Amino acid sequence: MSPRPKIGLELTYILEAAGEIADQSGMQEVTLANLAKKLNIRPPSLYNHFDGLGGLRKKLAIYGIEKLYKELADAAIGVSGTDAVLALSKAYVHFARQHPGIYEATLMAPNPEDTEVQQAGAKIVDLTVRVLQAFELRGDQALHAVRGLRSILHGFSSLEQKGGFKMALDLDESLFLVIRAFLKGMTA
Amino acid sequence: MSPRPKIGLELTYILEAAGEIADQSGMQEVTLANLAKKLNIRPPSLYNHFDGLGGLRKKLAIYGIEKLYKELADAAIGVSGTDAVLALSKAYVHFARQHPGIYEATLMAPNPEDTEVQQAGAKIVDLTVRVLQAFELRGDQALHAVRGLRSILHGFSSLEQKGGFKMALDLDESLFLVIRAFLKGMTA
DNA sequence: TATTTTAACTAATACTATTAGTTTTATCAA
DNA sequence: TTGATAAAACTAATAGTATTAGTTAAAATA
Repeated sequence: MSPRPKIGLELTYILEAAGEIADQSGMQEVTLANLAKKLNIRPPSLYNHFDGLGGLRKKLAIYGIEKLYKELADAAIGVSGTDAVLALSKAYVHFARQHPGIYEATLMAPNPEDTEVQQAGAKIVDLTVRVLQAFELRGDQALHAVRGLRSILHGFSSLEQKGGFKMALDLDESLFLVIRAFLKGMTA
Repeated sequence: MSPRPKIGLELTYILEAAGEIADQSGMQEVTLANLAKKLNIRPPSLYNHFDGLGGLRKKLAIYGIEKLYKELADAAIGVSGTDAVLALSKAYVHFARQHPGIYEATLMAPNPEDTEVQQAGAKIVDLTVRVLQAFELRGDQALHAVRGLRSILHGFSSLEQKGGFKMALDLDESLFLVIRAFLKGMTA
């Protein structure tokens, strides 16, 4: 049914290699030429594994979203209420710091409306919903709150990554204070 | 001292053309080839106006940041307190909606640490500081608050642009509710 | 009027993704 | 064991990209 490959490149292995390039040099260096070089194959061979550069970006986005989800879900184990939100937030920004390129890839899918990409992202939204459920927000309040939390986390990570925070002021302290204020304001 | 150009391409005119391409087709379509075609010149001629694609991206980032600043500053005229923050927020997300490509360009400078880019961004930070001053936050609280507000605005705009908000729930309502909650939580 | 400077140009190079067609090799079925 | 199949590599070629070098035309200045 399925013959064994000559070299045997697993898709996951390829995506890990692409992720390393992204983290080390940024997404603009994730080219088919650079990826092929890292894998010791020729660029056209990559078309056997995904549909060109666009296909790679899509698969890498999903790979990154799922990797982020795992860390978020793990951070949310055994905690609840404000502690859970803070743990989730900490895990989020830490992921963006440790994997700047993969985090970048997360946002670089050719079509963010793509079903597979949406499904991967939906898991993170669901996780956020669950973590916020302890606050017993009424009606649409819960949905607005999810949008707010996601905005803070993504905005904070993105600005931090782009060097937007110049003040000599502890970053995690800012994040925690902002998250606490947001939760207090939403529930009060 | 300065002879008149043959065609007379002003840098601002070039950046406006680049901005139109960005808004209509996205930043990935802002290539020297496409820009030259729109201006009816040959790609190498563009090197007389900026230092290659990287130089264009930098100048377009500054152009976009200044354009955004003008709209924010205008929105903050004649209002104070919560109203001022809401007006600023509304102007911010509206800019990102009306000029998705230019907003994207704002974040795509080759080196965000570049002095000129930083200076342009500093004006927006200063504006945010001033708008938040009415809340009389103590010490570092004010600085943390600026980071929080910027994170919400950028995160919200970025997620909205990437199609991250799928629920049938009014977007501006979300934004205003989140901003109000944040302000309440920071000042309470 | 002569000089200088700006900003266009052409031609060439190196890199990119991509397609077409080929070859190697492992697996499966007879 | 052998023959067919299918995966996944390959080479060669093409089109599009940024970029550099060197040239030319025209406008402004002295």
